Amino acid sequence: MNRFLGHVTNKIDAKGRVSVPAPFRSIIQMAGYTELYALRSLHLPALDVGGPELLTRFDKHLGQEDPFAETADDMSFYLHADGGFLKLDGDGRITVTDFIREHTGISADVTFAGANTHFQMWQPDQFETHRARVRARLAEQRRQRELSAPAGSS
Amino acid sequence: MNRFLGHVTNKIDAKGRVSVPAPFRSIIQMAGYTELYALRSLHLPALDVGGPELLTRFDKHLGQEDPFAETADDMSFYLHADGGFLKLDGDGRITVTDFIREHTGISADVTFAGANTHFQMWQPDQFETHRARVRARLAEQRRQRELSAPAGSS
DNA sequence: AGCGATATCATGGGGCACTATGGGCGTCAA
DNA sequence: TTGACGCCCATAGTGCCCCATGATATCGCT
Repeated sequence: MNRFLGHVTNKIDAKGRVSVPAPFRSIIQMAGYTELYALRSLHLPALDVGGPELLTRFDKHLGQEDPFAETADDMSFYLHADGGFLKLDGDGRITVTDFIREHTGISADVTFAGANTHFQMWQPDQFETHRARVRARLAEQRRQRELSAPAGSS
Repeated sequence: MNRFLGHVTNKIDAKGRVSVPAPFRSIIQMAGYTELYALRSLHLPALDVGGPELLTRFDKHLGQEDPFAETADDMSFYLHADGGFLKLDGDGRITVTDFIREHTGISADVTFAGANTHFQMWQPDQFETHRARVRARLAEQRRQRELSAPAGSS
């Protein structure tokens, strides 16, 4: 398995550390990384986390934009100033810094959620709320589609 | 890790010194520099700081931006006249000169922000303002893109 | 199939090293 | 002398490395 899948909630210990779920870790380690790149999601109170190549991927994307447009500057600032590395300790844990807490509202527990090529870190309640909202949206969309199409599908 | 990434805010002490974040320092040392070149950012109340090669890079960059030789000369003048060196002391600190304070509004604290190949120095509030504005702009752009494309989100 | 041995994982905690910060003191120049 | 600046040391807090524990899953042998 080489994709980030499913979600788990882990505790933050007294020293402010939290274990990255083993399945997620193994994906990272398989690629040979000991560091994680984390980015504060634009539209969600969550962090997008992946191997350092996640940053490279974004960077490449940036390179395709017009380097003199304001957007390119914004993107660069966002990627580099509003992102950071998370170091995995020997036991596969990361320390939950203020950088993480501020954006996510995380305090005592962390929900790790798979997102295919990377994963996300959430405050558990926020995650649950978001999950419910996404389900509702998808159901609504499905309903819309059924209204505009003749019944009898699937 | 060989890129400037993330942001930290450090205090200026009674003698007007401030610690350059250790991760940033290690990148600089790895490149073999003991001096930093600081440049007043054109569009932002911030300083762009990096090794001496930063000057060359900016020079080239700005030269390409505008075909008019006159502008290129202006840029070159600007780079050399409005830039300065920052010396790292034995403990990895730099003294915050008026050259820095005037352009940035820095007085008691400094926010160091990574920018991939170099880093920036900001007055904390200004940094936060800029960060929020950039996020807003990018979020708006993303929203625009979604309007013209089929739905589907993470 | 039963059941103990083994591995894996999340969590806890000790302790050292490093970092940010504070401050002393000598030097050099105005 | 006074003040700016270099170099040095002190210290509190944090981060990081290492090992311990218990719970759960896996394996292997009878």
